[in-house]
Amino acid sequence: MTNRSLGDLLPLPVAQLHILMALATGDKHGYAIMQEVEVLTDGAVTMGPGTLYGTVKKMLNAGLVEESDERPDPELDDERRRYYRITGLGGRVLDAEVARMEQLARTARARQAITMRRPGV
Amino acid sequence: MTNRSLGDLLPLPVAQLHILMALATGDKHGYAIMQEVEVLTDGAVTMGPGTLYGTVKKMLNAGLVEESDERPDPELDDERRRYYRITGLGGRVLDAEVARMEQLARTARARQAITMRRPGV
DNA sequence: GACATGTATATCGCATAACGATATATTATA
DNA sequence: TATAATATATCGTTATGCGATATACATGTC
Repeated sequence: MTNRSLGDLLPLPVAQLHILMALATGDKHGYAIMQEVEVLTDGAVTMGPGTLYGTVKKMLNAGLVEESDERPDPELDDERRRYYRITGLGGRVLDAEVARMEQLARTARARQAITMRRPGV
Repeated sequence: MTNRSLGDLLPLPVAQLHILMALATGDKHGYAIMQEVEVLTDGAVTMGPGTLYGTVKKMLNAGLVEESDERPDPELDDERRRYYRITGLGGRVLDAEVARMEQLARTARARQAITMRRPGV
């Protein structure tokens, strides 16, 4: 469990990024994560159970998320649910991944401008 | 070859995005693409030959890049090289992928702000 | 009450993606 | 004349993504 540099985990697989983003607004159970991913990608990404539960398992193992004991009022709760929470490491990885995407987007924008100036394209 | 919506190809695998970006500044041969990817990711990503040639083959097949006949002056050239060029479709996909990353980054920034306001994190 | 839809978790297996290792051969440099 | 760099390519393995499937309870509606 040596604390290697965050960059080693980047670029982060998209599914993991989406899950971290879904948990950034608060703890959620699996099914809620799936719904949230659809919302935050504006309907462009529909995450199925195969991707969700498999990816969450990997992320638990990597220490990016952890299971939470805290549950809502029993009246609003559903016993079947398992709640997940983003860890400190998960937050730092999310930060770094967003920064990476922004930097790459800036670089791409500059390169696309050059491409558009070339004739015949 | 029906012109389906670009969104179907998104999110684009990172390796493909890096290759499109490397070609956005002009035609390049395989080895030059590998070097360019290292530069444009600020040394963070080192693309090996396994990833490069395998991914380029897929992208040729998908019509994102094409092989170019144009070669530099024979004195500067190396006969072994195979040059690649970004296609019109490749350019549109690059555009769409960059826009997707920017949008996701904006959403993530908003969510991270909320996360940081929560106590105990 | 019966039936459909929605909620919720989980695994299986396939397809795609990523990548290290390896191979081969040429070109440039020390 | 070594040896490092250039250049392309395949192989095999692991990682990732995802549809299909299974199970079960909750909710709504006819």
